[in-house]
Amino acid sequence: MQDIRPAGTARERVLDAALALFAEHGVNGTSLQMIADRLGVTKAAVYHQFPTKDEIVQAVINPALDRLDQIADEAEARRGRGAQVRAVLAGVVGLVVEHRRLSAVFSFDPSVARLIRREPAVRSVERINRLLTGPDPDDATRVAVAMVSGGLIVAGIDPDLIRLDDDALREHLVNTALRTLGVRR
Amino acid sequence: MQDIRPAGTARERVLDAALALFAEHGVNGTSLQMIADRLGVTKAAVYHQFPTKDEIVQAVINPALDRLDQIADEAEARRGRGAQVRAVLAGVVGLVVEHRRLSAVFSFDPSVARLIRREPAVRSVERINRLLTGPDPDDATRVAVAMVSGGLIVAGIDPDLIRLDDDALREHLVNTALRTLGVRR
DNA sequence: GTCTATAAGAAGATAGAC
DNA sequence: GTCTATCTTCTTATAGAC
Repeated sequence: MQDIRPAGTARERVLDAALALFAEHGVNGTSLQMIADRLGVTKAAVYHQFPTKDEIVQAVINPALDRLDQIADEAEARRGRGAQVRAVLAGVVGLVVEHRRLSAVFSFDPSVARLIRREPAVRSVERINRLLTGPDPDDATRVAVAMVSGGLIVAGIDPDLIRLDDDALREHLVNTALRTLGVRR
Repeated sequence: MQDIRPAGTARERVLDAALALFAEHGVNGTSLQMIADRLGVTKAAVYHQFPTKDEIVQAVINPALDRLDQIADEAEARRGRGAQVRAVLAGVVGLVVEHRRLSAVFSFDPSVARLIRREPAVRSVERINRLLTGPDPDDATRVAVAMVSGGLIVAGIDPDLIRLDDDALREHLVNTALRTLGVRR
């Protein structure tokens, strides 16, 4: 996840390099050669860690998907819609801020979308969405939730916001999201 | 912009096919072969209309960028921040709803971003942003505007929202954006 | 875990006929 | 405006040595 060659197993180094390159060039714009070059090894060395490029993509996005499930688990354990919404927002904002410029370009990547469409991955996203809308939401609520989800993901890459430190960005994002959703702070 | 082979000049047919494919597969995931296949012609026929793939991308996004400038022009002609914000939102929401599922995947495409980074294209986006934040905005405002911009773009592809008709979606988006920005309706 | 070497195909792009 | 044919480069992926 960092720019300078990080320590860790060879597998982890591949994932770190891939994540950075995917975020900048997109999955389709990132070749195995680029990943290998960034690590100072050959393509074959990368293929030793992962049988296909798709499996690299999968391994890169899996931790984020797992986090979404954890967030949903914790939120569902809360009592009351306000508390659940707050728990989801805290979790998602934490995830987004942690990744900053990575999340947005990546979230809308067609190749990532392709992998997420099948699998329980969709379920994780739907759970989060459902926790924010509540049961049987009206159209205005659906729109507000969609804007919050999208807005949070995109906020990390906004050039106007990169100078904000993580704590400040987290607080503003949560407050703005609550206002958008019409939940009292 | 439609799925069935549209009429028009050969150039327009190329742009229509390219837009649809770019939105689904991303720019990098769309080859000239795919564009040609969709039109039932060869790659060479496509190259007769555009010297490079980049110029196709450019031609596809230019109308949207022009619209942003028009929107900024009209908004700047208004008196008072509330009126300017409302004018920008009406314009941007109109643009987004008009394109629906196209805008989001496309807006965050690394190849599109590369083309937009240079050129007066950045200026158009910055003008819109500036009209929404107002002069010398605080951090909370910057975050709110970033979330609105991102949220609006993403809203078009949300599966929860596709069944909404254009009029309803437009109204909800404007209202939600105004609430997020803390502007009275 | 990493290497060299290579296959097999698709990419962007060009030349020139019709 | 569209075609066939071709070039070059890059792609994912494999085989097998160290």
